[in-house]
Amino acid sequence: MPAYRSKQVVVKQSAPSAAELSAGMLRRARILPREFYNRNPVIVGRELLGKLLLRREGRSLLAGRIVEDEAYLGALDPAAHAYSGLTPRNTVLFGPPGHAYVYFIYGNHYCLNVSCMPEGLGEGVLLRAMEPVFGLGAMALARGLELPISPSTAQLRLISSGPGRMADALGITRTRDNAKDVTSRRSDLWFADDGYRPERIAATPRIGIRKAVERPLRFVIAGNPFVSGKRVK
DNA sequence: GAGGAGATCGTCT
DNA sequence: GACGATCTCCTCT
Repeated sequence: MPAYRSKQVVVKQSAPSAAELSAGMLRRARILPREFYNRNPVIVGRELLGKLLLRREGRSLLAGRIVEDEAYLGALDPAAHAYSGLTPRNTVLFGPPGHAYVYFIYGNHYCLNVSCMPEGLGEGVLLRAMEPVFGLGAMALARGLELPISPSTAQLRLISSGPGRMADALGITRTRDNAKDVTSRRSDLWFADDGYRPERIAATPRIGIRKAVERPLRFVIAGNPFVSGKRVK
């Protein structure tokens, strides 16, 4: 597999607003190829920030811009699902890069990861938050929010600021999406590059874990209001 | 605004 | 049977 190189794109200093994005613009955004994911999850996690996560629901399109994620380093990382080795649940993490690993947590929520690195290493990136940019009404409805959704940042945060919220908004479930190839043009779930590059990225400790808590493997677009709130327990 | 606790069920031991 | 890469509601300050 060739090494991933970011293609020449027109770099946008500020993200286009939701009102500026059209379905056509989103469909034209370049789908991230498998070699993008065939790298260390620390690099993949940082470079996924600012990219688009898209979902096709019948004829309509849902989309958000990734603002927060976390790297999980397989056998080297006590906090990772793959740390204890291959199990029926985490099989996708040990498979080829660029596939969705979806798991169910706390009896309530699904979380979306994407597998990284060559097969067999169990590494991946957990998607934690996105800024909703297209299909806001449908995503708010999927989250059980009242319509019409207010355009205020405080209201929009309720759609997809948090891994469980994101999965709900996009209708992601283990049955529907686990093991899905997110690099395929035939997939209804994929990541794409529309040229936007975040100005500043920050690395912090990961959230909600008890092991390897000190490692700065959570990546956020610094100052972005759609990053999920950090809960101190 | 901060913090505690319940909800709820798949996965692993 | 215990635990968990979370969210929401409720109470307290």
